Amino acid sequence: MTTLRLTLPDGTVREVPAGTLPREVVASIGPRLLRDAVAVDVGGAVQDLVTPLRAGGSFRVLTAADPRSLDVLRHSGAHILATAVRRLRPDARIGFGPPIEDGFYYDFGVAEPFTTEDLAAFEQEMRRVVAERYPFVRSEVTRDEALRLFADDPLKLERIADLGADEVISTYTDGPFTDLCRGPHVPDTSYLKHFKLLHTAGAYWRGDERRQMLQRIYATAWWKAEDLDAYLHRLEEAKRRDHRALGAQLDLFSTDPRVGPGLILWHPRGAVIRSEIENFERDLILRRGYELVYTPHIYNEKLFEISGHLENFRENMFSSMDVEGTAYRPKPMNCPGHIAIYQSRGRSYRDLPLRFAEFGTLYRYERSGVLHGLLRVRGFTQDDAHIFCTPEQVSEEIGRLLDLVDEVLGVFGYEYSIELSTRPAKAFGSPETWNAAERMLADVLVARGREYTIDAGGGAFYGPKLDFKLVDAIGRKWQGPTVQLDYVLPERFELTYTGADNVPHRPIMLHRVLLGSMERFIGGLIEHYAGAFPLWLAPEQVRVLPLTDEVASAARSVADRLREAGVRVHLDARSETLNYRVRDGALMKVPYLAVVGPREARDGTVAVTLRGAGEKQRPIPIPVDAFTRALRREIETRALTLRAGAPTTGVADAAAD
RNA sequence: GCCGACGUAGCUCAAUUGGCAGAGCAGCUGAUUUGUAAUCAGCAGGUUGCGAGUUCGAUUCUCGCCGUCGGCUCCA
Repeated sequence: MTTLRLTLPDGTVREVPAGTLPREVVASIGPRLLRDAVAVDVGGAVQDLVTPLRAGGSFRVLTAADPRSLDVLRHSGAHILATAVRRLRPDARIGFGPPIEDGFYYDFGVAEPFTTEDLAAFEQEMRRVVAERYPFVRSEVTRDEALRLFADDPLKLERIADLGADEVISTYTDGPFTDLCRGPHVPDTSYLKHFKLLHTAGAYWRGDERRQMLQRIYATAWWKAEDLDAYLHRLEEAKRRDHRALGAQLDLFSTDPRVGPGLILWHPRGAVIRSEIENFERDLILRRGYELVYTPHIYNEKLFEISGHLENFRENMFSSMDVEGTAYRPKPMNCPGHIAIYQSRGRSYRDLPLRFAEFGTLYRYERSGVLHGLLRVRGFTQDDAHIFCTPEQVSEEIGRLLDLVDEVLGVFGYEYSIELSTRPAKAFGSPETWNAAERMLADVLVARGREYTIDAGGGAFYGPKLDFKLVDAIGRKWQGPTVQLDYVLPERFELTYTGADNVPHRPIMLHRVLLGSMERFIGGLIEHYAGAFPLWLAPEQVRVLPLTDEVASAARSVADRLREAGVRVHLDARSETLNYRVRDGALMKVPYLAVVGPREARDGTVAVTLRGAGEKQRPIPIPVDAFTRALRREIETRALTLRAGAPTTGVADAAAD
């Protein structure tokens, strides 16, 4: 019998025979530890306490304090859910039940979909299973035994058929329920204390839409009651920030079935935000060596044949339209147009790098079921650019892009992480080229000390890419900038430039977006800011409120002066009470409310209330000139927080001017 | 596209077993002149998403279509 060496965190080494259960090892360390143990980490892999040890290495006990133990708990939660469902609906056939971020789900094959009432009943039953405290019992079985055991569960039989010949087939049993499962699991069902079933949804068996649709139940589970509460609170917070609701409340955008689903109508207030962002970015990239171009909304379909889009992207393209016998397509990407500009004349190495930028409006067909507010649409405007450069220039260009990304994202207050996506299954170009390109991207990141993770197989069909994932104000991740390296399109379009050696060379293309789609980015931004935009983006920056009709003309002249200074200002002289108008301004999330009463009219001041100042904050009297200057500065610096009315900055700074 | 839920005034929601479609807010008119989160009164507002069907009678039941929401899949 083989002996395994286990190295404990304190450096001591245990020698145990292969096949020993981790539970025995943990027990030998201490009974108290055994009580707290959820699973173990052996050589970096998480396994449960009842799976025989087959290899040695580092050995660490995982308690509820280790984040990895949550997945174990949730996985067991899925089994407990299945246990409950099987008790109440014995006809339900079982699919998969994995842990996911923040929870778990389980897929069932049932004749009748589950209802909300079913869900409540299942949760009740789960609590019973938990109270019954069934241990999770692991058995290793032969293939034949497994086939017999799950004879009534065709989904499981299919899974068994897919298992490799040398794989250990194991089952886990908790009380009345046995599932084909690799583990790991918590010791018994009583570990699942803080959970909640969330909702049901249809899900295709193994994610394949040609296969049967199963009924999926989503749930969340945590070690501590306060974690569960915090999670549920986070869901509410996300709901409060929902850009679709805020978009309607703040009158930013809408869709209209008469126009078409997934096609966004930007209202004046939303258009302000968008145009401010576009202006900001346009100014920035012009100073970074980009040149603006414009290309049509439809291209001759031939271009997409050459580019490979028809081959690789067809299912996302709108169908073609016939124009005097020639097929045209709404463009799903700008690249062919930018390439055509590149090819409009001969290019020399002296011209490179060329950086063509376009806020290009694209149309992509998305199936009706996936459309979602601003985040998933059929028509959107991309802040696109294509950089044409020599192979020697690529690293430098990537480096410049990293700087640009920093600069842009910082303005919006986003943190981000970087992902390097490598060659996908469906890819053009040789593996050697791909490897070199991937290595080059990694080298630039390393050289700049950037941390990144690898998304294997996540690249575009024409080249590897860097994805920047934004982290918003409540910790959610969003798709951010992407940079894609492309050796393929220059080849397919036969792009060339004349080198110093006076012979043609092939340039390399970089595709990059900073914000992605304006629609999606602003959708995310609405949620990031919860609708309370920083001053430079706020659709309405200041609302001037005359206290009475007597001071209406004084208020009007304040508003005029602000408007003259380039501030987006509204005058609210409705014959409503001040309370009413203050509330209205607050609900519209106007950054500054400037009240003009007899005192202010006499002194040439305004009484300023900052958005979100709360009840304790008293309005601050500020001279109109000083207020105007403070606003200007805040707008120009694109400050993330409101300062122009704050007593220590607004007034003092303004006085110092 | 598929599974499920939903669709009533601009918004948020009501409407007993199928029996004349209602409220608050927003809007309009008038009064009120207000000092930091809703002043009062009146008026107007609807082909109950669209189209069929069942019925003496449909917001309510059935079918089809459109749209929205939660997912599946995919991505900007």
